[in-house]
Amino acid sequence: MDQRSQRHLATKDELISTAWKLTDEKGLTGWSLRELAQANGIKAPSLYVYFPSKDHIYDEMFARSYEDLLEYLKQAVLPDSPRERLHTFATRFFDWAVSNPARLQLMFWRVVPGFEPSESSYATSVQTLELMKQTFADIGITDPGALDVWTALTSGFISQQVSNDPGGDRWRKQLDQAVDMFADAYLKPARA
Amino acid sequence: MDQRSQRHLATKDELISTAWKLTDEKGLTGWSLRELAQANGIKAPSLYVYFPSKDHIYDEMFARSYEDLLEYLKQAVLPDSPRERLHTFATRFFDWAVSNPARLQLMFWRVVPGFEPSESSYATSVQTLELMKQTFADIGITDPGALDVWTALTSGFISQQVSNDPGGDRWRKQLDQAVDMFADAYLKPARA
DNA sequence: GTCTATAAATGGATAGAC
DNA sequence: GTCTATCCATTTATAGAC
Repeated sequence: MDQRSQRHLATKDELISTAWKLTDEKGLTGWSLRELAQANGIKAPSLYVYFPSKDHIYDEMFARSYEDLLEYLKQAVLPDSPRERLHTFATRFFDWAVSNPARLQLMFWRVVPGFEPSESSYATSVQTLELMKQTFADIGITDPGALDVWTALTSGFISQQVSNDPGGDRWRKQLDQAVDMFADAYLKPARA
Repeated sequence: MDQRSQRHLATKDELISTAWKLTDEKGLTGWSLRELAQANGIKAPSLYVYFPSKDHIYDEMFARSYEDLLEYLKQAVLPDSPRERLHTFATRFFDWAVSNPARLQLMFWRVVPGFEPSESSYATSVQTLELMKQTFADIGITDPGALDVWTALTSGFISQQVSNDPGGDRWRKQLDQAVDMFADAYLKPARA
C-alpha cells in the first residue's frame, strides 16, 4: 500500500474515533457532519472524500464494533471448568459493553432512524454470534433456548448498568451470582 | 370542567396517540411536528396550542407510559404462591413491554437527544419502581441485589424479544423457565 | 383554535476552484 | 484533499390574521 492510501486510512480511523467521542457526549444521532469535521480540523465537504454519506459512517462504526467484540472475545483465556468459562465469558462481555454504552444502541437496538447495516457489516455481526454458539457447544450447552436465556441475562445486566447506574457497579456486583444461577439451571451435569 | 377544556384534553389525547403511532412506524426521533400535525388533520403551528414544545410531547408520552404500566401492574391478580406471583409479574410486564417497543426506548433508555423527563414525570417513574419493590417485599425478597437481578433478567428478555425477534415469541417461550431459575435461586425458603 | 407566512437554524450533500 | 459557496430540504418555533 502506498503512502497516500495509508494516510487516507489513517484519517478515516481518526474520523471514526472522533465520531465515537461525539457519540459519547451527545448521543448517536446528536452530532452533525459539520461537528464531526470541525472536531477533526477540517470542513464538512472534506468528509465526502472518506465516506459517501453519513449512514456509511454509521455502518463503519457498526462493523468495527462487532470486529472489536469478536477480537476481544477471542482473546479470552478460557478456564477448563464449564462454570468458570461462563463467568469469564459473562464478565468479559459485560466489561466490554459498559465501556461504551452508545455502541450498544448501534449494535443491538435500532436507534438510528433509517440506518440499516450493509451486508458485509451484518455478516460480521453474525460471525460474532456464531462464536458464542460454539463456545456454548464446547461446554455441552446446545439447547438454543439456553443460549437465548443467556443472551437475555447478560444483555439485561448490561443495559441496566448503563442506563440506571452509569459509571457505577451496581449490576456488576450481582453478575457472578447471576451466572451461578444460570449455571445451576443449565449446566445440569456439572454441579460444583 | 367545561366543554372547551374537555375538547382540549381530548385533542391532546388524540395527538399523543398519533405520536405513538408515528413512533411505532418511524422510531422515536423519526417524525416531525409537521407529520404529527398532518396525521391529525391540522397544521404544525396548531400543535403549540396543546404543547409548548416537542420535548413536552415526549414528556407527556414518558409520563403516560409509566402511569399506564403502574395501572396495568396494579390490576394484576396475584396468586398466593410466591413463585406463581413471580410468574404472573414477569409475564405481565413482558407482555405489556413488547406490545410497544419504542416505549421502552423512551422509558428505559436515553434515546432522544436532549430530552430529560420533567420532575413530575420522573416522580411517576419512581412510583412504579416502588410498587415493584413492595411486591417483592411481600414475598420475602428484601435483598436489593435480588431485585436488581430480577430487573436485569426481565428487561433483558424484553429487549432481546423486541430487537431480535419482533412480533415473535422466541424469548417469550423461555420466560417461564427463566423465572423458575430465578425462583430456585432467590426464593430460598419456598421450593416447590 | 386554526390558519398562512415566515423566521431562524440546521441538516446532509454537491459544484467547482485551488 | 481541502476549501468556499451554495443548494435544497427540513426542522422547531413564532407572528399575526381570521
